[in-house]
Amino acid sequence: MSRASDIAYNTIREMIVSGELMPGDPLGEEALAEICGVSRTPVRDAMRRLESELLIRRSESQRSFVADWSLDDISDAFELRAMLEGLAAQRAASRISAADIRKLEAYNQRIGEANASTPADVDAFLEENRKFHTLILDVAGSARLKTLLQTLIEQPIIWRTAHHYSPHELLRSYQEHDELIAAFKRGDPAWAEAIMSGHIRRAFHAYSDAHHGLAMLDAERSKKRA
Amino acid sequence: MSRASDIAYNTIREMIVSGELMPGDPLGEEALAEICGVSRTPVRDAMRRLESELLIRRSESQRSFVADWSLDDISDAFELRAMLEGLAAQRAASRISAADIRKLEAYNQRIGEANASTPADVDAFLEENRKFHTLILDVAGSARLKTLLQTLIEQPIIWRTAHHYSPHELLRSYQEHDELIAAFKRGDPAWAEAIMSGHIRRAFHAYSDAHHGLAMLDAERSKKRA
DNA sequence: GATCGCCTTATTGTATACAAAATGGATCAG
DNA sequence: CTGATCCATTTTGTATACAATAAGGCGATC
Repeated sequence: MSRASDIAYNTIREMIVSGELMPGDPLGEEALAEICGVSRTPVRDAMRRLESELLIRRSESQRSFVADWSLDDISDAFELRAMLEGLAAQRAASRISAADIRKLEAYNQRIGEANASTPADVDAFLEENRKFHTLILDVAGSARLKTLLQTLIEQPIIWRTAHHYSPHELLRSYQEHDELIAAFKRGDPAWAEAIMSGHIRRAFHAYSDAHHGLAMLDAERSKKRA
Repeated sequence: MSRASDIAYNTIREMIVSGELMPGDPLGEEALAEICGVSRTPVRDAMRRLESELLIRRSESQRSFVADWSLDDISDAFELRAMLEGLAAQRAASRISAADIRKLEAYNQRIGEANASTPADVDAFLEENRKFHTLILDVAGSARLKTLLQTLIEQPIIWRTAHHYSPHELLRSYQEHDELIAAFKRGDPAWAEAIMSGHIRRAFHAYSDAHHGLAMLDAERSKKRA
């Protein structure tokens, strides 16, 4: 993470994910270069990466903007993620080792601990949750699947979802992880696929419930911009 | 396609897809810049794109090589494509207009004509086939799904598959397109999904049958290198 | 003779200067 | 007042020079 292009990537990405930059905001190379303290060359590199991850969109005339996600877009992203993570779980179920199952149990234990603190430690939840899903993706053993999924799971709106979870939803997520581990222990691909797919779809419904649709989403945007 | 980075992208991509460059071959920026007649800057741009499309892989020390696809990788790519194009067909079935159905019929008619000539006009088949699948993907109306799929369907090994089709397989492909159109006319998402998924899976089996596994694949590589 | 470490060389990363293209505004005609 | 065209300015694209880093070979030492 010491190369200039990595600095630029992380800096710009963080500005988008945190909400410091809002959807539709223009992104000039020169300005970003100054912010990041590097030249335009690594900034361009970083922007290409962010563009391929759909965090940035480019106009026909090659100008860049923070990507704007409609509720339909978000719904699509979750649908695809449910399908692909379901496939990952299905593949993992027949390949996973006892050692990796123990790792998953350790991650989920820490998720349970994060949930138990008051208020719930959402950052710890997210970090362990990320490890949990990443390990399953690795065990699935398909570089292509991993590449496709990583462009989906790193999206800012999806990422922020957990911040809107209720205590009950956090608990439910923890329990579903446990059930997934059970499916892995049995080596049951269909079960694992069903749990994982449902797990992701539930996350989407938690998200859309919390926001009561697009109107609420726009309200949140206005508030942050102010 | 007149920008230097597009020239570089197309030139390098063509060298990989055509087999002029073989899996594992090292790709130096300087050398490629000279071949393409541009400077290293647009070449680096192009290589980043090709890397995100998995045509190029990078070593831990940032050196680039032509990606090496094992039979497992190819199988994975087809599995994902079957799933995602199935989803596209499913979504398209409940959204497609009568005008677009007529377009699909026109494309498939030209596919039939390409098959009818002796020998079969594989390039025309591929072109109309591409239009057919692209239109369905557009009608599916998910930018994310389109982005994900395009990194899969443009892969060189998948693309060359049709060159190994037997006359019977070409006919079968044409008939499956017809059945897909029938599913669209009925507005039956499940039917469309099943046909499309099977259509892609059949393509994979045609491919693996033609190559009798990895040994045949290696033989072809040696022949081309000579 | 083998292995370790250094040094040379090749390759990639970054910065900067310049060229091309596009945007936005000002001016002028209708 | 509206609209269009042209120009100034901003923004992106490309080339090149230089810096940092990794690879490979050479020699020294055990």
